[in-house]
Amino acid sequence: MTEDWEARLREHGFRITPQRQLVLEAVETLRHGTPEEILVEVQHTASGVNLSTIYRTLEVLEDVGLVTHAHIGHGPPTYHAVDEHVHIHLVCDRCKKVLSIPASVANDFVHALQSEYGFHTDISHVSVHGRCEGCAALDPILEADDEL
Amino acid sequence: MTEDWEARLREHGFRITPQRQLVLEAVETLRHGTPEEILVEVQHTASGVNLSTIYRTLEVLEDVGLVTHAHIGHGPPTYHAVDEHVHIHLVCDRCKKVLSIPASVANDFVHALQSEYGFHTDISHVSVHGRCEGCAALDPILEADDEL
DNA sequence: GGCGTACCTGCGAACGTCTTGCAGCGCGGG
DNA sequence: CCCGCGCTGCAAGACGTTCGCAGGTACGCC
Repeated sequence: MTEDWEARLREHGFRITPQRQLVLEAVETLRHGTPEEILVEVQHTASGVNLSTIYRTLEVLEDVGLVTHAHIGHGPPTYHAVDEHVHIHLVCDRCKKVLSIPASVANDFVHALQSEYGFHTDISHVSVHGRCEGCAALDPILEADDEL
Repeated sequence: MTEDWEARLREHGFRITPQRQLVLEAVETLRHGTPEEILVEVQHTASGVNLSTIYRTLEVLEDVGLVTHAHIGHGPPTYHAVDEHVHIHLVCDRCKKVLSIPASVANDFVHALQSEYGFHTDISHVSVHGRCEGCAALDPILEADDEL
């Protein structure tokens, strides 16, 4: 089960390449990584790797279920390895801090969406915007949200 | 109450301009509008208006609390008038359909975030990703391999 | 009602992120 | 070991958004 990722790729008809291994390792090392950050991490080992390869590789890895991505505000998406704890990002629109919380908090919400609307929620893809504890106290909940 | 928007702008030290009126009207007409769509709508009346003006105007209108925006997936944000019903977007990652549902479904979730994490959620900013009823049946969800 | 100025707008260029076309390299089935 | 197709690097380009600047205009003040 150590080289599970190789099997996973092969099952879906993809080849095993150094780039794919490096990108997967980079995602596991950086536990939240944007494509740009993943590129930098990969280039520590192999400096010739190109950004477009990162994008194409992440797409493949996501396709076979080895990584997922989530959108945190306006910036680029962040990628996670799937064996990470499933979590939700709470994004403070004022101080920009991101808090990761267990997805279980949303269980009832997810079930409600399923039973009332037939909607199957990928809860980890959600990022929830608002004000963190400190910022809510400083600056009452105006809907003023800046960009991340 | 009819010209409330003028007062709203003035209170915050902004001027009343035709562009600002037109953008606000466009947002109210299109109930979900991207900057590009708003531009097209505005240009039906005033063809000379520029995209950068749309962006700057939306920023102003958001600042004074006349419009809000939400992020629906990878594309550009969509803007709403604030007197719209507060709603949540359910985005199907497969067929790309967007379903708007009342925000009240998330009440318990929002309260849980507040009591457990002190987080004040701007629920309308959230878009929830997953599979709609039809797509979930056709193509069982991919992200949920298993948990850790 | 006219004046002046700070605010606002149009325009074009630039920016950051991501995608695509293409030529050549290398993984892996025979 | 060899050949074919998948994969990669590169560069150009698409897309959404921002910025600098010069000229236009709302509106406070006579």
